[in-house]
Amino acid sequence: MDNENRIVALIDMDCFYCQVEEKLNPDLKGKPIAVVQYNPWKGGGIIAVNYVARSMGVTRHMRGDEAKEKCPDIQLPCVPCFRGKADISKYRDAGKEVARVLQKFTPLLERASIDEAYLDITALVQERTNSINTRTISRDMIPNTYALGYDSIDGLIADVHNYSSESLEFDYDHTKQLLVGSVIVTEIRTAVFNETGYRCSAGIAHNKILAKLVCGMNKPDKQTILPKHSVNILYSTLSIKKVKSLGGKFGDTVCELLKINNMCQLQSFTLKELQSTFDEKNGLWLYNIARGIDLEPVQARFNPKSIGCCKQLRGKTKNALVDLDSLKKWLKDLGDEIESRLENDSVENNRIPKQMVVSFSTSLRDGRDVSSSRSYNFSLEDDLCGELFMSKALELIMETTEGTKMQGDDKNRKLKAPIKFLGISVGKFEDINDSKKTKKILDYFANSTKETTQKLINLDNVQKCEKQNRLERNLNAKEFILDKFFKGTRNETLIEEVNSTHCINPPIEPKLERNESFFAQLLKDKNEITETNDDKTVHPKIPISEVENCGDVSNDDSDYSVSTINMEINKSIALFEDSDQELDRIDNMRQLLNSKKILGNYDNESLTQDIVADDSSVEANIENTHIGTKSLSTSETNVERERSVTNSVAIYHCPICNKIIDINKIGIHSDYHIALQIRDEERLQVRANRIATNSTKLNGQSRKRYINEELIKRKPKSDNFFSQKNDLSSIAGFLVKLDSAIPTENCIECGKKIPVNKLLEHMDFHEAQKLNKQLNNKSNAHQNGMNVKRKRVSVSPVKKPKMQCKTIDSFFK
DNA sequence: CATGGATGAGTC
DNA sequence: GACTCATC
Repeated sequence: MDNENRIVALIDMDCFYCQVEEKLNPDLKGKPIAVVQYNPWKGGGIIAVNYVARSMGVTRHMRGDEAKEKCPDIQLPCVPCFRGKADISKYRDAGKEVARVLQKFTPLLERASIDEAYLDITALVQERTNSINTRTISRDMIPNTYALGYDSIDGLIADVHNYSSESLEFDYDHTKQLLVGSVIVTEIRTAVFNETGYRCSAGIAHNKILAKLVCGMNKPDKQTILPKHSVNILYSTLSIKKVKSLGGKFGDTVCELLKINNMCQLQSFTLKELQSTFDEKNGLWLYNIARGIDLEPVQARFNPKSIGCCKQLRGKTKNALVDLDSLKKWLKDLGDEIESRLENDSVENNRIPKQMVVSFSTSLRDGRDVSSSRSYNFSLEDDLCGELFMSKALELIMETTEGTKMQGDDKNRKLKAPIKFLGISVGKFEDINDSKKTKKILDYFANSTKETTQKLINLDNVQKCEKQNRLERNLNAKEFILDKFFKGTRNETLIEEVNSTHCINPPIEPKLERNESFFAQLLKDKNEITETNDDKTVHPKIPISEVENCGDVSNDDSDYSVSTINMEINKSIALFEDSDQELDRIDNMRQLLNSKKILGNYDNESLTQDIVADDSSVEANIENTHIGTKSLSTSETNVERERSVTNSVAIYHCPICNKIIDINKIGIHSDYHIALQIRDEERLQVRANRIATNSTKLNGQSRKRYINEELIKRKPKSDNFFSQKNDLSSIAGFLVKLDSAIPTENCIECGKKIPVNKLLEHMDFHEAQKLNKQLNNKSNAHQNGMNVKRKRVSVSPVKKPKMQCKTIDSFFK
């Protein structure tokens, strides 16, 4: 895609910390407030000011006391303190909440900070441009929208409405896209407000730098468009230092060497000049940005790449560290914080860090600071707890020469130089599946065969009260599934019995027939029902005792080895990484991939005939599963035509997560739930083991261990899965055997034979998988070559913008 | 004493 | 890998 013709939005929360405080304490609404941290000294440092307080002259960088002078009735909520430092986790969580809403619109979202995200909405704009007549866009569809270079948004709308392809002077097409983009961004901002209660502002332009530049021009709760032809209007008064990445030393150098300080002055230098003054890369970058071109792609990144915490140790109360004990104490606190944040992260993102970095700075006698850092790569055996972080960090610091050699005797050891800054961060994350987990699962399977066999003997009890027994016997999901499999081989009727005796909601197996999932296939095989037409090879049955010996035989349908099961679990989860958003995301991916809008109208009356006709038992389930149809709008692309074989898709309500699901996705969806369940139990187990081993490690010493409340709250979530009404039997339902007399076709992607009626869904799976891979392999594949095509150098508007030139700098503080 | 952390990216 | 820069 042409990097110059993207539509990029920067969403920025308005005085975010204040909004979070207001939401948490509605009494604050409408009052002047400023969020402070560390209030003991002069009322604390202000880090956010709401608009009421701003109007009274309160700004950041003030102390709380100052703010009180300017605005006596100002409220000063304080950032909580934990382990001796400001704890911003509630803002972090709120930021994530917002980002989740944004993510529903596009996976091409780059979180730039706790309260900012870039969205590449090019695909959404294209899709919308195709589906609506842009001339129908009116001002009431984009309230609070401003366009640079126009007195009001009406001017820009008029430009677009009067657009004709003969207008050569201007590329109105770009303007049109921005207008459509602003409609979408309005929808996005509305969704953010409706779903979180937070207000935000946005900048809409063709790239990140420009979107960022205009985002703050109208605030709060407003959005600003920067059309290409208005870039020079902006630049005419814009200080170089306002441009992202030119705000620091490099920006100073640019201004000094070129003897300029304004963006428009930058345009007078040739590429050669800039490249000889700076280096090739920076020269090109400056040359481009002077013309409003920024090729930097929006990276698909939701989660941070590193998690760290640090502490400045200056001032009266937090003196620079001079002795070993205080160093240990701070490292312990930092390590504990890392640990607790990692706990959350591992549950949410299924990953663990492979590296930690400890950094610190010491002050020399001449007053200068010297900073230093050391890294450590975790090994498989390392137990990622606060103690580990502390002890490793301490080791690393001790190994350095910078002022940490001990002086004095053992009792009163002093550091050679005072430490003024300490930080620990962890990064180089890896999927849990790839490392520790695989090993653990393999170990587990190797050891569990006996137990599992033993459990089979007690199956009768299991049926009576599955959940309770399961808890009592501490049967985890994996064993549960194994139980089901082997129960099947021994007594095929058991599953049916479970269904009929425990089902409150009817099972959904009829739908499974049209959608053979991996787990269903696995079950089917265990049942030795291999009537599937084209499966010439009879799958070798894998006795449980041999499970551990099964290698990874890929490309073989009959490979139900542990590694394949794990792979499938991971695939299922990877597809739906975020449990809250899974379906939205899939739908978004589909939309993105196919530029198709999925209309959200569920028409219960026009049930698709083929589905009802197919199996009479479905009919009986309709009430409970809410089957309806979801129509897909059609457009004229090729993909579209191929896909529009089915013009309507049946849906059902998943009893577990309550989401509406494409009936063709039940297999994948149920796999997802099972996989999620297995994963969660896995994690809880690992955690439980760790807590157990840790307490023994400490020789009974009483030790305050961090226990994450949220995790404990989360724990029932996995139990919920089974405890909800008949969910236990629903699982059996998921895994029920299938008889498919449906013809198959070879998938061009994987070569597998796929029943024709679920080929579309199968292809979706591949596409989603690819996209997912792409997104996660943020291989910064920008082609920032020298081959930058510049279409228009001069940008002078046809119509003189009627804007009275308030200096644009004044928009920036 | 007095924006303080957090984070990502670039450079050597 | 260590260190510096830049941003909010």
